[in-house]
Amino acid sequence: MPKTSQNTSQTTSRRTGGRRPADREPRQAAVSAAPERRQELLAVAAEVFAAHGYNATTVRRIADEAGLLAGSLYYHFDSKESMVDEILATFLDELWAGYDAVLAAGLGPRETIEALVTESFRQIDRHRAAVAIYQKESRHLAAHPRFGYLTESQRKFEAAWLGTLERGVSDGTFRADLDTRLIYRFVRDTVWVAASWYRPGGRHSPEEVARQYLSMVLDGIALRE
Amino acid sequence: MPKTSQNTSQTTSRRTGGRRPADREPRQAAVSAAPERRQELLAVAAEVFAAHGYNATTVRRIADEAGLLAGSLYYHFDSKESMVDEILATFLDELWAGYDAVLAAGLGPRETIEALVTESFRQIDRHRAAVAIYQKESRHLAAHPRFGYLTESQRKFEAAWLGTLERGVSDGTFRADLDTRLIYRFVRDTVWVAASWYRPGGRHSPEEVARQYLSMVLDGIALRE
Amino acid sequence: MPKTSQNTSQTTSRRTGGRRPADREPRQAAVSAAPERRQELLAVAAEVFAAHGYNATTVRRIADEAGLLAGSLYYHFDSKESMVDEILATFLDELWAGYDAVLAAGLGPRETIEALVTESFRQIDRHRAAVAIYQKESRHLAAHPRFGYLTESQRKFEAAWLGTLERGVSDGTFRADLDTRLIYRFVRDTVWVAASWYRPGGRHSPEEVARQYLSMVLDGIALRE
Amino acid sequence: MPKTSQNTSQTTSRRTGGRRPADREPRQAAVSAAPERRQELLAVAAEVFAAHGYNATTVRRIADEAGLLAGSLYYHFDSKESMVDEILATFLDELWAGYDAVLAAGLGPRETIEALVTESFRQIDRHRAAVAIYQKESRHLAAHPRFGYLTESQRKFEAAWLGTLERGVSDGTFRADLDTRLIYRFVRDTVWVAASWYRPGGRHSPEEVARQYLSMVLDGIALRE
DNA sequence: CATGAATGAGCATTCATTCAT
DNA sequence: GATGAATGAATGCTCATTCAT
Repeated sequence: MPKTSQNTSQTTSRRTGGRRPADREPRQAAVSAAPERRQELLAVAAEVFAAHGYNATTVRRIADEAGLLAGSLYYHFDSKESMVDEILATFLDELWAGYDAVLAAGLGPRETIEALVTESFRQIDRHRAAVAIYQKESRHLAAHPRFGYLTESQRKFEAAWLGTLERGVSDGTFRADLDTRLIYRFVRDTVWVAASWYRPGGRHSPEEVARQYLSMVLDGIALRE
Repeated sequence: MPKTSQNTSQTTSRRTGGRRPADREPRQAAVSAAPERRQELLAVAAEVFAAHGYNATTVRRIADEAGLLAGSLYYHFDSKESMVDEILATFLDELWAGYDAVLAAGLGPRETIEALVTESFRQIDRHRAAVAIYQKESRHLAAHPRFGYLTESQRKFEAAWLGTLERGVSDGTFRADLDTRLIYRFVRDTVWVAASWYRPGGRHSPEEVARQYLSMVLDGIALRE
Repeated sequence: MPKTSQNTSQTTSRRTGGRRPADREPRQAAVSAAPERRQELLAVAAEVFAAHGYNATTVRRIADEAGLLAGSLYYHFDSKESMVDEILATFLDELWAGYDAVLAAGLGPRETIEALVTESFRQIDRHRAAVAIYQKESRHLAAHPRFGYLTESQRKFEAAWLGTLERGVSDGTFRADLDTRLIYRFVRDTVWVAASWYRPGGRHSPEEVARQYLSMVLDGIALRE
Repeated sequence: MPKTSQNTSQTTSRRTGGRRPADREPRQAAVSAAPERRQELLAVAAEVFAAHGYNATTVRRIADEAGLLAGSLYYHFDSKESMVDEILATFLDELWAGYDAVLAAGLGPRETIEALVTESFRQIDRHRAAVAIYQKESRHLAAHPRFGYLTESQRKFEAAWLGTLERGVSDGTFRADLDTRLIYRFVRDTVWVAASWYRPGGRHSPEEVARQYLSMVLDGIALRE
């Protein structure tokens, strides 16, 4: 789950050079013309994309769900593609804001992993739909140059997690008898697939889910005698 | 990953009443008109479905890859749908043959889990494409009545795993301080998502991957002092 | 290039009964709400229509070029159609003012042709965009009853030119060994297509271009010995 | 009216590297699968394009006129664009086959012009629709890289005609008192616009029209005393 | 068994136009 | 006078499927 620049946190200026925002919306809108509508529509779109998949989601369906006609969506967005784009980019921006804070905190490997997992579940809680989309679609979206930032994020993501795990193996925090890449995939998948069943407002808070997941991941499910 | 009847193991007569096989192909006509061709085509289809997703896969693409024209596929199969159907059904049949054997062996909770996980990785090894398809598409395919057996299999799957886990919690094999459903999801996802990155013939054999996964799942990744 | 009534020269009251002007704008309301703005917008529209064709020109494009939003154009004009209408009508009015003056002057065939050609190049110079639009679009616009005046103008145009040519053939001014209709088309096309490459302010003044064209048309390009 | 390679005369191997033909049609068709249908459809398309303009022509319209459904056209062609492409390219290929033969014949300036004009009217006779399309659409089609060959052809066309004219001015065949570019445009337009009114099988054969046009162009329409 | 050609329903997108503010 | 948001009809194109040969 990558991003282009990790230090900046503005919502749109990174990736593709921030050229899109100038295209349509804020013509001379200094005070801004109504970004809420855009957000509403994106929220609806994200939900539908997550439920049915990007390809299987028709623009009509999104429009229906949002209460307008299909064509009207094109007043707000350039294309169906640019909707997922904005959904994913917004999510990744926020994710990396959190991750970067964690990584900059100078914690030990175990604490870093704990913080990353907790942050991940918080993101799943806030951006469930976006995470689900990311899980299902990022692979083939990444094929388009427009979504290059997905690959970029993936790279950074792997570096952060794998690096922390290796650091932990070196200093004796984590077991050395396992293939580190296997551990990485295990932890990564374990955390993110949760988006497919997690429902915000359910039995457990994201922090609680994180706590139990961490407990399983770190200490296993077998009882120690 | 469920099936309708676990005791029978014939390749096609179970599920949804076994009505489909009568549709087109010459049943299992003694000598038969080349059932290998059918399998070849299904293998190609499975690969393409796995790589691009069911919806995104065009019948033409499958045909291209198989070296014939799109229309010609309809000599062998009723529809695109019936292709996934057969792919998934075949996979689930084999999966449940294995699972049922394990479940019938009367092992303890830990050994049962170990055997199930190992069997799962063997299936991933043999049916990588089918497993990947199952992961990505089963949710929305299950909406059609034709794929009722997917839901059915899911139910059986959950019963088997969750039952074993609960048995293990009761008898002190597994930790009691965790939400059992959370453990279930954790183990389930952990195992099956592997299909998304596992490549047969890679660094580790399925048994080796299973061993390491089991080790992580059971004992965690943290070093015990 | 015809018009309905050649004797009147007011800017809008002829054609299709002059019903449109009453539609929206404050007629020619004494002080009026800035008719210059209207002209500005029409000039922009004409330019865009000429450059990209009527159909291919979107209302948005015109608006962009004029610095307002697409919808805002509808304060000034009823429709895209009424923009071309006004552009073409204005041009034809002026063209016929010139032509009618020439035709009323009682010149001989050769002098009439010379004057018509010169007048035509003057119009191309003044209304380049309108002429280009007329060339490209009049055929299919004429299908709509609203643009009946185009057909009407065509008829008058042919009558004027063909009549003059025939008069010249009769009195020995022009060659008699050629199909008169062929001569007509030759002269007509020759003159008007110039709008597609002529750029006001270029190497030659319209009068100079007219002079050379006339020289070619009347005496040919071959050197006489 | 240009072409990429003037020496070869095969119908499709030049331009865009000849990659398109491999795309769809001749799969393994050695003997060829049915190029007649393709030609029929192209003829219909050309007619409609010529009558209503490329943009204004809907794929539905072409299909209607050809007696099939819009989608079915896509079995034969990649896109609406590739239809015009093929129409124009075929025409230009044939045009240049003729032009090149003329230019290679080593005739004097006057005879060359005569031959080019005659050849042009023959092309107008054979490819009326294509010529009309070329006249109306080449300017904006040439914007797409795919239609680069249009610009290329234009360049060659100008070189051939302008060169011949200049040769004629030098050797005293043509008048020296006129702007050569003006002569060029005059002749060029004069000839090609004829496509907008010429109807094959009409009063005059192409050769007869050519003869009269040449007579006007070379010697003018004024009677010499 | 396979091809070639066609169908028809559906999809993303465009665009002239409307209208409340 | 102009904006922002929406409409609705149309457009180019895709695709699973059919079927005569």
